[in-house]
Amino acid sequence: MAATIKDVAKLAGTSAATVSKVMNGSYSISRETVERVEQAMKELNYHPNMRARNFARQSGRNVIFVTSLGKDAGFLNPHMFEIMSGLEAALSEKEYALGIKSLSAKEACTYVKHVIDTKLADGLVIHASVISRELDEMVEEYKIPHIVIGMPDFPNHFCWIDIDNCLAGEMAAKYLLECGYQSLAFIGGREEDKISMHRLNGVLSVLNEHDVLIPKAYVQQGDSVCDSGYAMMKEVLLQKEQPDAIICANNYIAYGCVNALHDNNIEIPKQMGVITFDEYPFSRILKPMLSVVNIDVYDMGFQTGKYILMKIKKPNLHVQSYITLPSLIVRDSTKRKEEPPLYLY
Amino acid sequence: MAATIKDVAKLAGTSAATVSKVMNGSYSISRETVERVEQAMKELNYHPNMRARNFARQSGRNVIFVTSLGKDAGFLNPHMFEIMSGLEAALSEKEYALGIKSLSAKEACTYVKHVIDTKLADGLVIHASVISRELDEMVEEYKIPHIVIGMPDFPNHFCWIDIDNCLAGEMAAKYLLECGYQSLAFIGGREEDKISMHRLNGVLSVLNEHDVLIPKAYVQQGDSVCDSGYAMMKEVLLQKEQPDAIICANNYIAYGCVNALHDNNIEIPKQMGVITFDEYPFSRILKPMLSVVNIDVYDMGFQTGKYILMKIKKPNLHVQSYITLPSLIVRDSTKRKEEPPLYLY
DNA sequence: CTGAAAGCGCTAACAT
DNA sequence: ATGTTAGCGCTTTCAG
Repeated sequence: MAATIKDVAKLAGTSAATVSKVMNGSYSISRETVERVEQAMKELNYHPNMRARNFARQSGRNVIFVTSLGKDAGFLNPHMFEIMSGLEAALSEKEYALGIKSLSAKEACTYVKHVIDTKLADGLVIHASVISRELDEMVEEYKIPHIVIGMPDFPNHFCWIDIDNCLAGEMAAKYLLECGYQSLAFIGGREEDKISMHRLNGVLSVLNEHDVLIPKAYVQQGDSVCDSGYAMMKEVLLQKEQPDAIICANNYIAYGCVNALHDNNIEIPKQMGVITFDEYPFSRILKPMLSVVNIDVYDMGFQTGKYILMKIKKPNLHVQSYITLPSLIVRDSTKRKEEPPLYLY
Repeated sequence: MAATIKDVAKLAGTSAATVSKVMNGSYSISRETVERVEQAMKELNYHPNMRARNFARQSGRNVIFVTSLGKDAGFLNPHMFEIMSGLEAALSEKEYALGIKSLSAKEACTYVKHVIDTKLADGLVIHASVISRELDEMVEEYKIPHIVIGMPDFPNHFCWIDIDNCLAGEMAAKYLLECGYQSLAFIGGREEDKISMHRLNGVLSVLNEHDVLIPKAYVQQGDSVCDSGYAMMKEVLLQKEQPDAIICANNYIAYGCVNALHDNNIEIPKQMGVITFDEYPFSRILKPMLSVVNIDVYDMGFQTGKYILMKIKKPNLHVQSYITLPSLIVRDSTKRKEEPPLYLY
């Protein structure tokens, strides 16, 4: 049987309480006893039993990340795991453990309450893919310590954080204008694709601000796949007047877009500038390598970790905000002038 | 304060022990009392405290997945997360929780022991990227319930499971021969790239078996990136005699290979068959879509979950094996004959 | 079929 | 600065 706190106390000629204090770094213990206790621990090869400790402390020092995984999740949604990695790092720093639970939105509601009721974890990080109005009510009613990753698309009480995709759109547009491109087109996802829409909004707001007109046909909407990007780009090229730069809502569309430009012998970046969002999976693989407005999802996860720890400490805290700033990465697809401007955001 | 087992007992007019038995489905409780107890639980909105339960039972019903994450892990290594998803699913089925811990190989050694000493978890799943000889010794000495994902490349006592990449190589080669291709080349990673080497070995064994000769220049080794794939393919094309089919060790190399073939106006699959391994990230995006020998990493994770649960129950169990079979997915890059054979493995 | 009682190993309030 | 004591909430033997 493994040694317990009592064994240590006995060997050190002291009480269990004192041993506990030593372990928890209490100041009111004399130098000597600390040494005696530590010596005893070493001799007995003592290790505190976390299950007992968690029980006594009424805290497990852990948080659970609730999301919807399933087959191919790793391939289809690497961002999720990037977030998870960041989250783990932040929690680890404060010696909190990270648990993972995969669920549907329907199941999530019951599960989240279960976690709190049964003290399975001190707090929850919930991916927006599993939230619902019901969950919102529950979380509100039972004051469940949580952070939602991703802005909910309905009125809610959640604490949530997200990336500012609108700002990312602004940055892309602003940068292209700075490069000297004069007429921009946007090829992106459909109305339901919130991320694409936010990026588009950012783009439009900049164009508006700079009094750059954008013909209807310069805003294309389609699926987020290569073929659709190809088709949308073709459509833009069909217009009488053509833009001199393209903003692609994501990497898949950008891939199709670049193919279409190649097939039409349009030179990037000279005849047409191309920019997209995110690094993944093609931006550095395509020829030319694509300039992007990148989003640091790892950092988003890290920040989330910080926040959930704060929430666990101070349950009243309320956040609803965009926390991670996009950043511009200039590559070869946007160098219009010989010397591209060193515009840093 | 939340209701405890005592409150339930009092309300149900029985003892805590009985309530406990009801919760744990003991057979020796009368129908009546069960109902009374359940009624009381409902009235009091009772939920068992897992921290107390874990403590009393001396088991946490959880396992920790130890691996090395860090920034861009989600993008660079989606397989890891695919495994994780499968693992979570298997554990979840048996109401076990999954924890995640990111560490370097150096830290892993200390950590793994710590987990067991302090009862942080019942078992560990360890990714091969963080194993070491030291860890092997430790795990052996302290009989730590574990499964390593990935075959260690040194003599060891670990319980490990892996994919059979050699078999995958065999399948690729066999299939190409079945298609009617007669001369195969392999472009892959360097000596250090074990996965590539295993695949190559599989290929060679089949060629050997079928008395197909393979010139030295038909086996190229380079980095696992697109450019290298391109260069290796070029090299092969430089030969006097050319193969009529190519096996690419992975998707990145395949991407470069396909580009090289395009640039040389070599038609796939007519003039040159192309096959690679894994679905990710390009196999379905390239033109033509690539035939692949796919590896179900999700399933590997799932199996791992099964095994670690068995190990927790029966610590003596020892596994060292390849558990997940590769499967052939036929697409457009290998249809040499009009009617390709329906060869199923 | 049920209940009393003795833990599980650690923490924390309160004395001293 | 240290020890005493009383839990934390559930499980599990064992006696009835």
